[in-house]
Amino acid sequence: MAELKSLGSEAYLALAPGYGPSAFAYGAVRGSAEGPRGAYAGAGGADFHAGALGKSAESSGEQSGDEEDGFETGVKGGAGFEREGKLKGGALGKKPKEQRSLRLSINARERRRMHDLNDALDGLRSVIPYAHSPSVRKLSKIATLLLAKNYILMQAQALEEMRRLVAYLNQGQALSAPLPATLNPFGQSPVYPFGGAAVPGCPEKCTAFTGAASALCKHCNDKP
DNA sequence: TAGGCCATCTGGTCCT
DNA sequence: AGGACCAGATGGCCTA
Repeated sequence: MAELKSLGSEAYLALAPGYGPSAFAYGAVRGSAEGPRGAYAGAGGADFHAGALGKSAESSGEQSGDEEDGFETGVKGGAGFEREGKLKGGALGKKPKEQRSLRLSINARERRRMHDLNDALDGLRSVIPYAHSPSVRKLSKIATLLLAKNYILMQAQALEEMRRLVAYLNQGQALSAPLPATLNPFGQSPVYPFGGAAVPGCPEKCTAFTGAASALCKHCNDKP
């Protein structure tokens, strides 16, 4: 996680409005004396705490077989029950066994599909950096997606920054050349290693190596 | 108790 | 026709 701090994780942390703070709140430690703790809010935002697997994770895959659908058993989620009232008058309630078993198989398929989706989300959670601690609630689905998106953007920025640093170290090798599209798929704006501030001693220092304004110095680049 | 998140069921639509 | 995908509806669980 050190790299996250060094790179500045604003973009990574900036979840969409409504999901940032709420996602933080959702990261509260359950039953902990530490009190509410932001899932991503700690240590200037670079300290990621994730959650313990909630009941949802456990319920995934615990479901009954295809023949024991919620419609029959009322397992999890009352849609089957509630709709049973509706359906009794028409749809499934009086449907022949054949259509009923068809409905059950469709339900099972949909359940499987959602489980696959959740597995994929778990896989995503496992590769985005946040604390995978049993004491903290896991990321919600929406927070996972937003966090992953920002993480990807941040990695793209880091890549460009590294490239520019390498060019800088090689002194004057295509410092101002734009990234090839293949290396900059996200169209990110330039990243300055000096954090957007003028290089101390700019412009003398900037021109010391290359004899021209440095592409690494925002101050130089901002000049008309 | 309200709100957030989730799993599930369901019907509709599109694709193969 | 069957499967995948989607969105709406519903109820359960958990936390503040």
